[in-house]
Amino acid sequence: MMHRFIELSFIQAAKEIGIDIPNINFERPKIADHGHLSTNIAMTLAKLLKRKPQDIAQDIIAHLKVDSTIIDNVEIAGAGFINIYLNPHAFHLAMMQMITMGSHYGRSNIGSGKTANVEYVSANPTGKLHLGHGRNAAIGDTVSNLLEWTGYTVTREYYFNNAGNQMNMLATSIFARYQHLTGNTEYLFPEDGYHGDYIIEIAEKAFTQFGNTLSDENAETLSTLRKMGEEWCFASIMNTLKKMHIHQDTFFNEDSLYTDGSIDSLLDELKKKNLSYEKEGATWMKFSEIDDSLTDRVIVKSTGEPTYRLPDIAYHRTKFERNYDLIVDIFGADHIATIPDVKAGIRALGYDISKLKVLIYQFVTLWDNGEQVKMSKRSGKSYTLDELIDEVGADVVRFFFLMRGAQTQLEFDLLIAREQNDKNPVYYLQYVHARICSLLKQIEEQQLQIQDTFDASLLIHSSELNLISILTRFEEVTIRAAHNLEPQMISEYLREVASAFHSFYHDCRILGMESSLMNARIHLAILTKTVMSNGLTILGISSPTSM
RNA sequence: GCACCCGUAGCUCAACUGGAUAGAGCAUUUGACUACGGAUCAAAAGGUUUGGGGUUCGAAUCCCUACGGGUGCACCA
Repeated sequence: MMHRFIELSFIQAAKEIGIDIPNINFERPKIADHGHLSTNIAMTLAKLLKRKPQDIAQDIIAHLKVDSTIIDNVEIAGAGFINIYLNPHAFHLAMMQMITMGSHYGRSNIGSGKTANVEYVSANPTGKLHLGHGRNAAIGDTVSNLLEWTGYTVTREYYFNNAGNQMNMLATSIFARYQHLTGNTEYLFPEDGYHGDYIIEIAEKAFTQFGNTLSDENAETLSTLRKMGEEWCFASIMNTLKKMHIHQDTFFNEDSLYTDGSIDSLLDELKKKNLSYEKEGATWMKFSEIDDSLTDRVIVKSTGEPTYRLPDIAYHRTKFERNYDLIVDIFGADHIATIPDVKAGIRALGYDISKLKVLIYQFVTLWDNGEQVKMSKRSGKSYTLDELIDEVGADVVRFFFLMRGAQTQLEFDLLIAREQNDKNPVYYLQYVHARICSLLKQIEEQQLQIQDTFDASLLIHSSELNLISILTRFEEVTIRAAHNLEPQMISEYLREVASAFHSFYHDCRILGMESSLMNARIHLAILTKTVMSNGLTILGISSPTSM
């Protein structure tokens, strides 16, 4: 925030020595000796200008008009870094700026006027959600939040398929369990059927409703059971998502691509563009022609049924046709192979694939007591997301899924997740909020007055200045996290805020201090509460007033 | 076999997307308030960023290579 002003004076200085640059990137040095802000602009210009970085830096500084009320000192260090040392007054100004934004602090408008579509979860209604879906949901919801915080209008979308083989398999699995319930224990369970206990639950429901009447495995019976299974699974999925505080705006049914003619028209178009051909009774798509690292694939089987690639491309096409400025897919690592094909297909149809960002997350492994909990879908013994939420709570589940980068495999340690103490990183963050709320409550009880105006210049303790400095970063962290689609940047940042606050709170007494100092510190605490609460909101985690 | 992801402290992970002396938490060791919630704070110790080359002012980050882990490679979705 405050360095926008400083940036302008640097650009002006550069202009005076004949260099035109649109913007300058400032970094926050990790080491205090390197100042509060630092730029490597002289080094990046060195090659272009064929001059030594130090000389360029020298020139820029010579033309820089320093505002001495904000900047204490500017110096050259190392290979040509320009380091800026800010005056405490700069922090006080920044604090006032943050406070004027109120509860909106952290929001920005870089995406305002733009629209985004974020697709996540997208599980088919054939079973309960498992941990992978949980990671998907947490990431998707948080990415959506981040985009909203940077000004985007976001559509949260769920894509599902309630047709095809998998649903038939669901129906036959239920039928088999149903047969067992009617006493036909000999009935063979389908080889690739769904083994989870929930199938038995659905079968029991069918048994209660229909008794023994569904003895024949005919089309009508299977259709009834399929519908029943779908409804049950969808209800289960929605219920679990609700527990995780996740909602979605649109549910896009794959089937609609067939009924509205999207699939047919796509096939026609591919044919017209000479991107498909017939071979061995099937229709193939010339992926290899679009991108020579790809190979041709079947898009319509010889039986006449499309493979998943065709609807995938048709579906993504609708997203481009719906004219979003940004399209985000949250996919598990098992979908990694399909992405290049979809992208190639979309590009061949003439769309701008730079709008499409695919966020791949790696798998989740669950650990308990130092042992890995195996999660096998086949055996049906998987630890469901629902059970996990019931066991450790939605806040902990979400935070654990969000505290690591998506591209690394996530180890979910139940032992730590179950702990309701200092070992659990979620509580460290939430405790900040609860502590401040507790403070405010005491102020109210003691009938102390909080003045609206206060003298920020009283905040000169190093832990006060450090806390303010970290709080000033919130907006840019949010922007960067949104831009890179990396929710864990928020978790990391909030940990820093929490750490800085606890240090401040330890070092700087509030209640009982001289009233103008107390008042200033209360305002700093309130500002911290705002940032903490906003950050937790982005992550979809509650901000408790007491714990 | 081919493609993609990953390899950082004993463990789980960061590192501002190529920046300066690679940082946190847990575990270990040692300290700290007769007041705001000790679910806290301060400090010590812990590293050849898997090995080896290369690119440049500068590499955990980019390229090549070897090794190790994961995922995917159907006329399944």
